[in-house]
Amino acid sequence: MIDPRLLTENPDLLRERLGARSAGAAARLGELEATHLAWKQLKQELDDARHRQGERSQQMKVLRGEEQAALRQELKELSDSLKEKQKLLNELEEKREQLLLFIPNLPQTDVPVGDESCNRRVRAWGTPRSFDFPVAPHWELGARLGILDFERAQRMSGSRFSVLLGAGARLERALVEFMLELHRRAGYIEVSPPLLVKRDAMVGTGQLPNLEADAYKTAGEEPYYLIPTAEVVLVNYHREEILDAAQLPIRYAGATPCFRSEAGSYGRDVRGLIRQHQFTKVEMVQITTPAQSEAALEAITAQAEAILQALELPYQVILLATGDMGFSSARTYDLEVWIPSEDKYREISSCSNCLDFQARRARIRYRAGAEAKPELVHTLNGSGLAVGRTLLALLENGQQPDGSVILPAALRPFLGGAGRLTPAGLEPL
RNA sequence: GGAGGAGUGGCCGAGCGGUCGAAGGCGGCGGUCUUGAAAACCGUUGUGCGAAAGCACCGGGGGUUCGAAUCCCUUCUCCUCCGCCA
Repeated sequence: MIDPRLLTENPDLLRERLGARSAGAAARLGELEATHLAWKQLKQELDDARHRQGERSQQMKVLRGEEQAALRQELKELSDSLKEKQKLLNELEEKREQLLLFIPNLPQTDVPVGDESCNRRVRAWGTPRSFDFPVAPHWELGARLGILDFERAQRMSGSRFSVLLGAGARLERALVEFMLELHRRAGYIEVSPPLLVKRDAMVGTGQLPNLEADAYKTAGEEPYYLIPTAEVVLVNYHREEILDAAQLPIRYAGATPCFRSEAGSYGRDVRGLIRQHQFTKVEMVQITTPAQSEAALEAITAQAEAILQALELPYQVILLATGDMGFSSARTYDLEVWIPSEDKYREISSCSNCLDFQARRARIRYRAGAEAKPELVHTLNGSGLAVGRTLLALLENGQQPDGSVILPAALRPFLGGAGRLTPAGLEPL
């Protein structure tokens, strides 16, 4: 949530920054401003009236007989009008809250303005390998190796599902372990969280109410939501808490399945592992003081890059333009890995600084010192990495003319020393 | 799923329907004393909105009342017992 004080203190800045992101968000501002103003006015009125009520009702316990009856009558009327006003105020507050929840975060000022064509490449690492034989897409490699089964997955679960089998399942497990281990050594605390959360948690990190259509939820009166990313749980873990500045930055890493309905992406990336309803992702989250967050974003990004480098996968770092950023983010770097079969880079990690946007929604604060007032923390998240896409990238980038796949040295300790994937399974090099 | 019990400030814990934002204790902070520390003593110490006056907040929501932490309804969470279960 944006700081509602901006509505009265700096509406021009608000309008300009929201406009940089999308026309729609800026358009909703008018109604929000009007509601906020009406709320403020009524709040003042109600406060004053209540003050009077408090003073007058002190008299009730000293007055007797006629006098008391008269005062009771007077106070009864005051009380009734207060209830009216309170009801109205609640409605205004509710409306303001609803409007605020749909306002996305303000992009930082040095983020390029525009749609995705304005994304800026910050740096690149590694050189895409040149193949002297026709490259196969990962689904063909996977089928030949007997580690990837889309057909049966679709029969039991439908499109956008897959089964990893044998060495494929083991490779996924090794990747998770390899990534978590790297993060653990960098000071991230490993977390194994719930995968089902209450609605409030989804609102807290900004997935809702905006992206309702993309979320899976359980049936029943109070449904659970299936997390679309571990970010939801790693951030909401501290919801409604006041943290100690000495604890910060807090670093968490967790590997979880992620569930996305992918509404609105019909026909895109229908083949292969790129876009699935369920996929495994290792996620990093940092909770920091405002002063720490800028450096923390660079650190999270570097941490995700370290994985790609260790896996010897060529990638580029993209600073997303205002129109391409997620709802809660003020600044996002995407990491894109080289995909030989598509002859281009594809997103494999997204690292965002949400500043105090999520902290305000989830009410996560910290205290700078024993005497200091609580202040909102900053939250950051980054994939490190999307495991399915990593597996896909390893298969394609490591493929050999005979259909086998050479795996990077860094991963071998997690595979019992094996470095080559063949139809027979994992083998030493 | 069934039967009971409990939810009050950072923590523990009191609280008759009327200056209760809430006694007391612990913890924190400041001070006195001390070479220093401990102990003791004194003071101070919640959050939100507001420029301020002030208002709101005793798990959440609703009600009764001139007035609710205190009464009623409802809901959530936790604990105990039974049942079921990986």
